[in-house]
Amino acid sequence: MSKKQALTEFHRGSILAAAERLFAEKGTEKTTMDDIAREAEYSKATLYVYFQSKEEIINAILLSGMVLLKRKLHEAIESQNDWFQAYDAVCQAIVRFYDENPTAYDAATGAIPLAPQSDSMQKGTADILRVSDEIEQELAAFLMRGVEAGAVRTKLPPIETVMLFWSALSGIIHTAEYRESYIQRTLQLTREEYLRHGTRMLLDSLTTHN
Amino acid sequence: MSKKQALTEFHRGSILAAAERLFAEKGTEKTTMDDIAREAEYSKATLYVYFQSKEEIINAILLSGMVLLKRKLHEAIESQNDWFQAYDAVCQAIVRFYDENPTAYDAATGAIPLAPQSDSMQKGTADILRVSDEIEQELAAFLMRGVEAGAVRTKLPPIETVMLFWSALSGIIHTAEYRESYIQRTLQLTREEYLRHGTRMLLDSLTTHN
Amino acid sequence: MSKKQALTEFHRGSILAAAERLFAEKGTEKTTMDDIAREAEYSKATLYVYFQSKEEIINAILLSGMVLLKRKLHEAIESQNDWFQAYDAVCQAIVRFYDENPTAYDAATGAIPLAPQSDSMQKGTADILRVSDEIEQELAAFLMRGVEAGAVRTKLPPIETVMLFWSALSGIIHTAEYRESYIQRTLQLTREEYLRHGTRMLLDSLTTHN
Amino acid sequence: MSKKQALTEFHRGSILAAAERLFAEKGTEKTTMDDIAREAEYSKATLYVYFQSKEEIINAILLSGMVLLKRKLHEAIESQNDWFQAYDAVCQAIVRFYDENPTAYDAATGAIPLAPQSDSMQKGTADILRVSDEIEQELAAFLMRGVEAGAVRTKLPPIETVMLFWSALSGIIHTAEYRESYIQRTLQLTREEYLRHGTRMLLDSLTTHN
DNA sequence: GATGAATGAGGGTTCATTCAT
DNA sequence: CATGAATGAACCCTCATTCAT
Repeated sequence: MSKKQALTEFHRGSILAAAERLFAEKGTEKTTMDDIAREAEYSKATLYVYFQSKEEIINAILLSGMVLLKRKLHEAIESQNDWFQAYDAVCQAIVRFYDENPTAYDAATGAIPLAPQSDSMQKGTADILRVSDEIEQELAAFLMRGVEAGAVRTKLPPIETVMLFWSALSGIIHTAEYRESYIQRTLQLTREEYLRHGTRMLLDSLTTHN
Repeated sequence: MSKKQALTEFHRGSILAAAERLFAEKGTEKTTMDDIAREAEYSKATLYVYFQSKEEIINAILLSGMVLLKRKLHEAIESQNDWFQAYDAVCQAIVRFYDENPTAYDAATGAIPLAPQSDSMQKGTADILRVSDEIEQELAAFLMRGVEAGAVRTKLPPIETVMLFWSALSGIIHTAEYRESYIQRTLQLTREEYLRHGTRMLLDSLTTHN
Repeated sequence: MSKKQALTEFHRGSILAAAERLFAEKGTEKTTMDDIAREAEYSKATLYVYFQSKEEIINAILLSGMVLLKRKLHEAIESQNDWFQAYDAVCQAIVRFYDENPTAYDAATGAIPLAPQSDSMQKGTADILRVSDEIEQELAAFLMRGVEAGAVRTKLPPIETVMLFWSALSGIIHTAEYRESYIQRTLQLTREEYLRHGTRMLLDSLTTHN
Repeated sequence: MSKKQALTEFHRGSILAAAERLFAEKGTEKTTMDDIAREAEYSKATLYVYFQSKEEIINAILLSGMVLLKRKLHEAIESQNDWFQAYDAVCQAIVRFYDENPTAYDAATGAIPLAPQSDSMQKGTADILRVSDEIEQELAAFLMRGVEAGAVRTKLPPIETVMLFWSALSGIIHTAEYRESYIQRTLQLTREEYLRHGTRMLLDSLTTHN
């Protein structure tokens, strides 16, 4: 990669990092291009040197986030031989990922609709959906490994189980985030403990003996 | 309640009904005060006679939605003697409720942060959280009934189990909504079938024999 | 017309008058909504209360201008029994009209392309073209009257002759406007004299005996 | 001219050629400096090495266009001994020129105001007006030749006749351009036929026997 | 109380121009 | 000299909110 390309990549990265912070804080909708420019310490016009539109910024964040998530999940899955330990690693990876990329995570789990497509941009969403798909495939394979190892049983097609698990966990993570103080007060639990219980509960749904 | 108060209540109701329809269709963000005024057949300024701000309208809808949800759940719980049948009724009530009040449902499950609080508004949120709490209490009681009947066992405090279940279901419902066509294509399932599988899966997590 | 409608009409008129002044001075392209708001002494947002877009303002000016022009031409044609005197009246009406509605005149003669159509706006242009057409018909009828009276002969279909005459005059008027000082200096002629000579010359092209 | 100057001239020419193509296609207003840079295959900043502003580019094009037009007209005039044939050649040259240099042509005929003068730029306009003047002189001389040959008679000073003719033709050409499809539909004429009729009509105004 | 009217404060996007290298 | 990079200033448009009647 030439020096020029590297620099461009650097600036794109700075902008995306700034946008990511703001999106995590206020959501994509309430974050303005002005906000991003200020946070990234560029002029607003400069953003348009590196991205064609706000939509492209959003999609870029979603995509890079998804790619990162995919890698993290792959690592988590490969990190442990024991299926149950791997399961814990996967859940931990997901939670950590959410902390750092909530916007991307929401897109990954379908908790938010993808940015409204302006025709010329459909490629952006297509890439996102493709990676999203790959993640599901990877998780489905992991699930099958659990089945083969006798660790879990599932009554549904693996992909469906994965999607259900995935979206259920997404809901739990959301609540843990938005209602953290409420959980603390009512249940006397930290967010981490609450999430651990959640992942346990979901694990039970996979290992049921009924 | 005086005649005057009754009239005021009537107008507030009309406005809220209109707003609710629009929020369900386009979300709170993309619904403008103009839209609401038009739908409710009032002048836009009149909206401000009955509500201090758009935020108050949103909160009022969330609140009334929660109250409605609470009643629906109560009815569902009471409708069946058999716990498992009641469980199905509860799940069905929730799904139906989401179809008609997605905004309120999201607030109820903590899937979205409550409207940004402008200080003077915290009362609005407080009411919402109170009803949210009452719903959880009701569900917790229902869960306990299941435990007593030997239908389910749970390793966690009932309230926590309810919250986890609740938020997990919320995530599943979201995905079913936003990815409906994807689910159709990939899994060959209708949204209803997918949701039924989801509620079954979550039920398994409550009845586990591990 | 109700009082309300009358007031609305008044405001629309004020805005259009302001826009017309600015369009005449700087053209439609270089006139901004801010300019119009300032000139009309409304806030910019208010413009959007009375018109949906800049395009609608432009089209409204073009349309009302065309309607006015049509009436003026009709009056001029009817004002004189003698065809040649009527011809002079027509030319004078056109010149005067241009002084007050240059933008509309340009649109009428096809000297400028109509505003780029944003689909939903095509009705606006359609109306303009229709009136433009009616004007041509009226002028064609007037031309035929001249032919019948033996005043003019024309080798081409009346409509074509009208269009050619019309656009030729348009060109002459333009030059008289933009090069007024040059004409004054070089030819020692006032704009009016120059235009009179122009209309004479064009008349010759209609009465040729070749 | 030094080698350096020659090189500068070469670059200016490349830029102007690119700008000319784009102006003809989209007009000066809708052509951006970015467009020109891309078309000329220079960096945008380089444009500012050879021209002080967009305005200077426009004026330079107008000027070179006028110079070219002058030469074309000269050639057309000299190409034929018969005055009427020369007249046709002149008209054809004008129409062709318009096709390739509409912007320059509009400036030449005074159909558009010259670029808004930013004081320091008045020299640019002065040159344009000078060539414009020379063209008029040449056409006036051609007209006189026609008078001497008995081909035409004119009641007005030659220069004035030329200006009138010139601007009338300009109007006709414009309409033929902007209303091409309308002419096709209504008159069943191609743009070329319509223009031929127009030049005939204008010729009649010069040869009148009244 | 009901509302027509008005608007301040942005929102995303574009573009001619500048300047350090 | 040539340019990559950056941006100030606009541009058209939207919307929650206010206020006189």
